[in-house]
Amino acid sequence: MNKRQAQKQFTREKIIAAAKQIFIEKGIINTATSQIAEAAGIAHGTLFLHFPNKDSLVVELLDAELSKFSNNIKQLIVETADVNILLSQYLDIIQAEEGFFSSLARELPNYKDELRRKILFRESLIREHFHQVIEKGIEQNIYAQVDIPSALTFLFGTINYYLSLKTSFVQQGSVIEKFKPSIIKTMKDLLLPVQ
Amino acid sequence: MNKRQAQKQFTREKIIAAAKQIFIEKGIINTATSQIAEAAGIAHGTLFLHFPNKDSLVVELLDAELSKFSNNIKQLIVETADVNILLSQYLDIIQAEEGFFSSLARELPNYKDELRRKILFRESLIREHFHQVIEKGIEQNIYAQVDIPSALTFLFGTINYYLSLKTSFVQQGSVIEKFKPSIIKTMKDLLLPVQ
DNA sequence: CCAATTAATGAGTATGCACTCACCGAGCAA
DNA sequence: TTGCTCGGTGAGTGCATACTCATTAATTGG
Repeated sequence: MNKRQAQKQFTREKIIAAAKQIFIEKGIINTATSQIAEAAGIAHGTLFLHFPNKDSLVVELLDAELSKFSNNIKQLIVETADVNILLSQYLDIIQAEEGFFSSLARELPNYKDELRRKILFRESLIREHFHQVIEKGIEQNIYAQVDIPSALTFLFGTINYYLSLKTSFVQQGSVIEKFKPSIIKTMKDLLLPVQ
Repeated sequence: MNKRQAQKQFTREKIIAAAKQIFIEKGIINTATSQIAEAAGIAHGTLFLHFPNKDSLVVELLDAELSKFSNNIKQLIVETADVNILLSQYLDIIQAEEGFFSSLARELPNYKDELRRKILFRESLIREHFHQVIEKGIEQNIYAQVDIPSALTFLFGTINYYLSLKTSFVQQGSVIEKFKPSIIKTMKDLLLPVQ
């Protein structure tokens, strides 16, 4: 890679980093492209050499975040046998990525149709992971009592609702929760399709 | 009231009715004042004879809705002794007013500070009613298992979270839920102050 | 070393929006 | 009837913002 290409890549990364931070702080709708450019230390016009429009910057950022996120989860699922530990660590990972995702989820209903559709399609990726975690839980027939981080209530509204449909019982002094059998089918149906 | 005054009042009501409907359909942020005027069948400029700006139209509409809502709840609390019935009917009333409130709640994080502050201040009205319902529940020491309508998850995010911290037990064949005692104080603290 | 390439610049354009104001005409008081 | 009042009108203004493009300057290949 020659000097020009390296410089171009560097600029692109500055834009993405700046965009992510400002989007988390102020939301996407309330962030002007000129502000992103300023924060990245480049001219306003430069931003549009790297991204054809604001929406594509959002989508690209989302894809990058999802890719990191997805790799972490995949590894976790392969490595962790115990569902209690798996679910707990799974939620830790979600929480770590919380900022940008929840900023997206918060504003999602206000986006134009086109952008909203793109984001919702990608949300199904997250559902798929969650489904794998549930699969393991069903095999082992037990779930630990875990709070879905409240910031994810919106993104995972449906999941959260179904998580509340648990039966609970006490085992060795601590409360253990188990999904009602009738719920499991519905939950899987809900998590998988969409696209 | 002479013909002129009557006409003015009529126009004002047309604006409010049109605004409410469009806000519910498309959200407040994505509705232009010119669209409200068009839906109300008046000139764009006329809207600003009745309301100094868009925000004040939103706030006025919110106050009107809250006032209706609040009167209904007050009456319900006075008339209904049984908490199970009270809570259930309380949620029915909320659900009936759901459209405009949830459109507000959905967009709230994206509003400018000034408008957001005004709306949050008014949300405390709703909290106060909810607190009275909880008070009655604490006296009677029992809550029916009730789903907070999912559309209200956002507006009542905190409340919803605390509602999940219940102990449950089976009585006469049906599940009865009771708040954990340690939660009740926290919940009361959370619901009352804010302003 | 020179000409071609290309990343970067930032003033400029197009658009959409909240809000204004000079003007109009129906209703009212005399 | 007459002149005034005032609600209504809609083209116009100012502003914010996404996006463009003629120009500049650094880098490259020959």
